[in-house]
Amino acid sequence: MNIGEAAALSGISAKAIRYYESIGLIEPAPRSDGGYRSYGDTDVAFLTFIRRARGLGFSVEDVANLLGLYRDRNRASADVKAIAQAHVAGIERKVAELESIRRTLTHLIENCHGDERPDCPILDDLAGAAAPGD
Amino acid sequence: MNIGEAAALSGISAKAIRYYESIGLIEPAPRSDGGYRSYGDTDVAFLTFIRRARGLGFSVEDVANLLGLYRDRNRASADVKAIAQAHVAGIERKVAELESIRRTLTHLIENCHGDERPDCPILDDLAGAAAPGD
DNA sequence: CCTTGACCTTCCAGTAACTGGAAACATTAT
DNA sequence: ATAATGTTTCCAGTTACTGGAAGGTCAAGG
Repeated sequence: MNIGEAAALSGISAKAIRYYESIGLIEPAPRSDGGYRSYGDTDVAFLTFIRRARGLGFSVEDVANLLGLYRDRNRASADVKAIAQAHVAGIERKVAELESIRRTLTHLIENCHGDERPDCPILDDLAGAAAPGD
Repeated sequence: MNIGEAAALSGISAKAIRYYESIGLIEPAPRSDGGYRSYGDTDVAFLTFIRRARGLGFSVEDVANLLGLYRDRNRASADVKAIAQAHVAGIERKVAELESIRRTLTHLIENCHGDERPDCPILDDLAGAAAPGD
């Protein structure tokens, strides 16, 4: 099949597939007489794997490692688990930071009367006025 | 003062200050005879404002709006509040998505024995094996 | 046979928000 | 005078692609 069909089946855009090929994440596809890339079911399976892993927030570099482990019939599940655990730890860090930011902003918003008056604790805080936790 | 001192006082790198000038977030600084940018306390205050707003996760575009409102003595606090609220909503969306991803991955990790055996539900799931919620 | 349209090719640019580095000039200290 | 530090501009690179231009390929229809 051509790249368009592989894209539709895998859920990855044709552009992205070419990009993945260009950075070496996937093998260069064989070409037809006219120069079209041609794909089989196995390729679609790999692409789907990539889409799912990306959907779980793994970086392309992580995906490259996961793909390597996926291909390796002798790999240890511990290796995969380690990558996944590191990823979860990263997610938890991000969530904690976002929550902290959200708390700060929510607090500021609650104290901003939000009308036509110019007084605004949000701007005051950003400008460096004495604020809790400053 | 020169850019280095302004950077140290504001907590924004000299590189970033030049960048902010280049994209028009801040006014071009006046230059000394030798061509060095020169800054005053007010400039440092603006830079500090920018650093704090960025630290709260506001995009540079948001910061441009906030700066405009900060400069505008007649602005309504409602405008600022709206920007902050939209930002909080964005943060909440991100957190929800990250939490969802974390739950999925944690579940997969729990079912991966993580030893030398190759069997690994994480890879199985990515490869499209029947999985809860697939 | 020719054209139309859909699909494919490569390559260049742009995205967000900077950071790093090179080459050259300015300033300060010794 | 010279060395060290600070500053200047400009180009490249980062992440993970997307959009678009210019042009080749393929299948169907007239």
